[in-house]
Amino acid sequence: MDIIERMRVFSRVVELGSFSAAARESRVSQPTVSKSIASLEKQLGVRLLDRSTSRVVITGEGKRFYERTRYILEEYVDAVAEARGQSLRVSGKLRISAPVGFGELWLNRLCVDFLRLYPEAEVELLLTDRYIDLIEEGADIAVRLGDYLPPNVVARKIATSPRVLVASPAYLSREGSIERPSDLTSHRYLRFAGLSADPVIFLSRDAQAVSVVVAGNYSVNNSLALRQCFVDGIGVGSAPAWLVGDLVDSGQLVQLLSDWDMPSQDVHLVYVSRRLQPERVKTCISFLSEHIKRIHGLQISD
Amino acid sequence: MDIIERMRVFSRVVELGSFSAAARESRVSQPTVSKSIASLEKQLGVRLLDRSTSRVVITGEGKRFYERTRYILEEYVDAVAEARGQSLRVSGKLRISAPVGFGELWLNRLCVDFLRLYPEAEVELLLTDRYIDLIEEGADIAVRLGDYLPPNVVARKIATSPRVLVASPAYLSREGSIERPSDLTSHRYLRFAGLSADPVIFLSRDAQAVSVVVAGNYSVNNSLALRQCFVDGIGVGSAPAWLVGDLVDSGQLVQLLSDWDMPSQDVHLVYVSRRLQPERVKTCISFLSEHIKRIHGLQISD
DNA sequence: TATAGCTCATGCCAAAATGGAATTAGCTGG
DNA sequence: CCAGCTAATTCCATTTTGGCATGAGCTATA
Repeated sequence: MDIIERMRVFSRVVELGSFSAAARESRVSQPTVSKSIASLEKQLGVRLLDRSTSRVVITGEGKRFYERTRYILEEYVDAVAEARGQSLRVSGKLRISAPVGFGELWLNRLCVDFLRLYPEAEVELLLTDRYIDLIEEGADIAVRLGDYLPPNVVARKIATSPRVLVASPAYLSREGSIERPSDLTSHRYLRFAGLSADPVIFLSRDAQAVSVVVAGNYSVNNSLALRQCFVDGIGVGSAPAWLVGDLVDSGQLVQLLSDWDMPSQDVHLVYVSRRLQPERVKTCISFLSEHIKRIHGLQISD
Repeated sequence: MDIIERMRVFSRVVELGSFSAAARESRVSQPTVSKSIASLEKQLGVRLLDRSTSRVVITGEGKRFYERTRYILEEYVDAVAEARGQSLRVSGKLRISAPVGFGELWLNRLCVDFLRLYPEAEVELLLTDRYIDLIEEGADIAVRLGDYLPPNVVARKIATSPRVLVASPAYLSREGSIERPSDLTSHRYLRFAGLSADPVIFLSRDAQAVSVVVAGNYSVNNSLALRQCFVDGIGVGSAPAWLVGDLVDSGQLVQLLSDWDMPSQDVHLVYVSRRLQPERVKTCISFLSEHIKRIHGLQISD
């Protein structure tokens, strides 16, 4: 068995946690798998898997080697596909990471559009608001909102989303309208949970800048839930235009203090720079950066 | 022969331009090489090399496959080395690209220092002022000065170099001293060739900003040559502090209008983001970013 | 606690592949 | 036009490969 083949089998063993399962899947006998792993270990001089007849546990070295192995296999598949002239067809798996709310509201449908355009592709959309996950987790592309960008990756700014103050018409007629920044202090201010707990918002107009201390007793770490709260007239609050822009347009929400600006939020496409980016990743990056610009409420950047 | 082995042989054939040379080098017979290539081509369904008995020419597909092949082989070597526990020793080749002048004056000795620290490493320092070359050429790390950064790579700002106006004492006593920005207009202004041909320089002091039109009949696209011109009293001019800072300190040059500032130049370390950066690249990046900060005339950033 | 059912390792053997020597065939430059 | 390269091909001994049968060990269940 080829080294490449052995590495493939090894990675399947790691993923399935079993020699025989990997053997069945790869349509070889179990002893063959056994010998493959043994030969890999012999070549490396390191034990990759601790196996105690009925349990397979990966060792530290094994885990590390598995990471690299997966990467090499991907590269190899790409190289072969390209040489065969199959890479023009955008095929293969594509892992995209994005914030939950942005994903639910926009990226989800964009991915579907992408797949309609490139049916041979395979997309795995991973929605999470965690900050640590970034590209190291194995994603090919990530959408990031705001300033805190992961280090050691390429970040391409593709748009800016203004932040707007909104409330529902019902809420306003019930609780009173908001004409000046200082009016905000006496309202119930809804916020996204988990970010700065600082109850201060900043507004600017021309050379004028004010900060207002706001108060509220509800926050939620889910954008769509926050959006729903605004619609339901629970309170007033700020949100990026991509989250509430359509509601303002349809009249379900009212934009407040529209002559004032709030700090806006940048939209970045983040990805690993590879010398030889697979075709599907290149295509997807340009597709997304093109289409995200068209999202309602975003201002085109560049 | 292994696929990995076949790929290695293929890459050697490409590099040496000959089946038999690659065979000799790899200590296998020429027919073996012949068969390896044939089998690769059969597997890929593509002709990689056009061979007419006494000449080997690489095809377009072959070239592309060679690129990927080299990359995969590197990854493979790294993976094996790491599994063997040899990657802690920072070994393997490291290609570093930098502007000519900066390289001659600083990076060269930094690389030597790096090698003293990690004798198993192998460094290839590529000095060029071309703008196109970037990382795609196969460099692992590049030093970039100024704002124009290549796209699709990680750029880490590690320092800022103030730009200073200088001239030699001899020049000044001969041609007259410079007390105000406007004095510059009547002097011979030396400049780096190839950049903006615009004969205007910008100076600022507190909230004050002035632009001065300067004149001169000599420019050179080599930093060290420019540096020498200043020392030789050929004229006055501006240069980043890393280029002339030591000369100002030693009194060979005089800094002019030191209460005015010029637009400074950022120093970036540029590299490809890889999910699994080889140890030597990681180590070198942190070594360089640490030591470049110490270069005379640079201001620490971050 | 005994046993059934799973796990992975090993020895053996037939079949397949590999790789080298010798040879053939084809350019190329003096 | 021939000497001296080049790569392709054929053939064969050798090695490698991978499956089968088997053995040994863990685990869960009755």
